[in-house]
Formats: sequence, structure tokens, C-alpha cells
Amino acid sequence: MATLNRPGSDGGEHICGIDTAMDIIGGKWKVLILWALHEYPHRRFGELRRMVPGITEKVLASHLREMEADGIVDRVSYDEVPPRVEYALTKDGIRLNDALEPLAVWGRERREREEASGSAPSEDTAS
Amino acid sequence: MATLNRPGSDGGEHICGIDTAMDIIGGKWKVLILWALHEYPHRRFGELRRMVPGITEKVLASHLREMEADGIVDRVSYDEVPPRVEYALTKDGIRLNDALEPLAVWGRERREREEASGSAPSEDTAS
DNA sequence: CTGCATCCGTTATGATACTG
DNA sequence: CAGTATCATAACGGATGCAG
Repeated sequence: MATLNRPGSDGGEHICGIDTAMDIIGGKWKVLILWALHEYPHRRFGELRRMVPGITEKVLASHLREMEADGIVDRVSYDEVPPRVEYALTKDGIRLNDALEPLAVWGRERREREEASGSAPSEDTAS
Repeated sequence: MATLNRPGSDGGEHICGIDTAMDIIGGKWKVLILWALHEYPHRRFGELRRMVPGITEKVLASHLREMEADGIVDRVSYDEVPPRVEYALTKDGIRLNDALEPLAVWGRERREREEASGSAPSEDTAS
């Protein structure tokens, strides 16, 4: 959860609900898992592992557990002989993904500009 | 939309635009600094330090330097007898803050729900 | 197939003191 | 006032092996 100390944001000065969000998606692969789950409603463990190359089982399982504890991922375990577990986004997870969309757009545009400018962004203030 | 590209193609590069954004705001205090700068166009070092209680000078300076290198913060140094340095958001930083807004809303709603439910979020799947 | 445990390296963060 | 330097620690991520 948000372990961040916040200044007195009691009024309506500035909203720092971002802390909460950042704490949840702060993991290195969290957003990728989120996105993978966004594509399909149900994903199996092995599928997720394949969709996020480079991630290890430990990290994937760990992130999955955290996301489940955070209520953005739902875990469904089928008690079958070949173990089968499916993960899905909760409603809150879907909303999180939607909230992540503008950020994705920003990052994409930014990277395009970086590649065009040779990663030397020198913009002046816009105040 | 975000069909996951393989990170192995570039050797651990960014997959979707979110990675780029997450890499920039990934610091523990980055979003708070961002928000502090969003309130006022120009902030001095000491002001930022006061606005983000708990942060140390080292971390603040470090984050500030990173954000400046990322082109989202502009540093203006006045060559005066009492040293004065002001930080401001660049246009890109402002757009980043705008992109962060939905996430802030999500986090705020979530926190309210958490506090209401006793921090035991258990939502069902919404597939 | 799913998922956990252990060890280990890297990085991020923190505390304190010091300098221009 | 605005940083920097050094040291210490904790958190995160990764590799491997094991268990149900």
C-alpha cells in the first residue's frame, strides 16, 4: 500500500491517489501482465510466462500474488489432475488499465520523439 | 493497441509506451515531485523538500537530475549571492501530469473504497 | 503444469556530514 | 540555499531447484 508520506492534502489542493496506483503497478513487469490480461479475459500461468518473455516464474508468481491481493487480478484454480489456474482482471483491474491508457499514449509519443531527436529532449518551460 | 511486442527483439527494451513512462516516474517520490511542480510553475529546492516530507536532499536532488535529464523538468539557476535554483515542468512534463490524472482518480477512488471495506478488496471478475 | 523456497547480485533509498 | 560525498540498508529482480 501507499507507504508514502503525503503533505496535507486534506482540502482539494492536489490529489495524490497516484501513490496508491504507483504502489500497485510499481513492479517491473506489472503493467505488462496487466496488458496481457487485458487482451484476453482468462490467461493461464504458462501463457502469461510466454507473453512476458524474460520474466521468471518466481517474479511472475510473486507479482500475480500481489496483484491478486490488491484486488486487480482474480485467480481461479481448477482442481484437476493437470493443474490449471487461470487469471483474469477484476473490474478494478480493467479500470486501472483504462486509467493507464493516457500514460501509454504519452510514453509512445515520447519515445517516437526521442528516436527522432536522438534522445536529446530540451524543451523549455511552458508556464 | 497494445499487442505485446517481444522485448527479446531489442534485448530488454520497452514493450509498450507504459514502460517508457514507468521508467521515468518509477522513482518512489517522482510523482509527488511532479505534482508539487504542477501546482506552481516554479519551485525552489527547499520548497520541494518541504512539500515532500520524508525525502532526503540526496534523493530529491537525484530524482530532480533524472527528471531533468528526461526532459520533463527544467532547471533554472540564478547566479546570485544567495544561491537560487528554480525547477519547473517542461511542456512534456505537463503532458505527463495530464496523462497521470486518470491514474490519480483511480487511485483515489480505490483508496476510498479500501478505507470503507477495511482494506480487504475482494472484487469478482468482470469478464 | 503451477507455484514456492532459497541464495545472491544489483539497484534504489536513507542517514549523516560536509562543501560552494 | 543548494547541493555533494560517503556509508549503510532494504527492496527488487534473477537463477536454480524442489514440491503438489
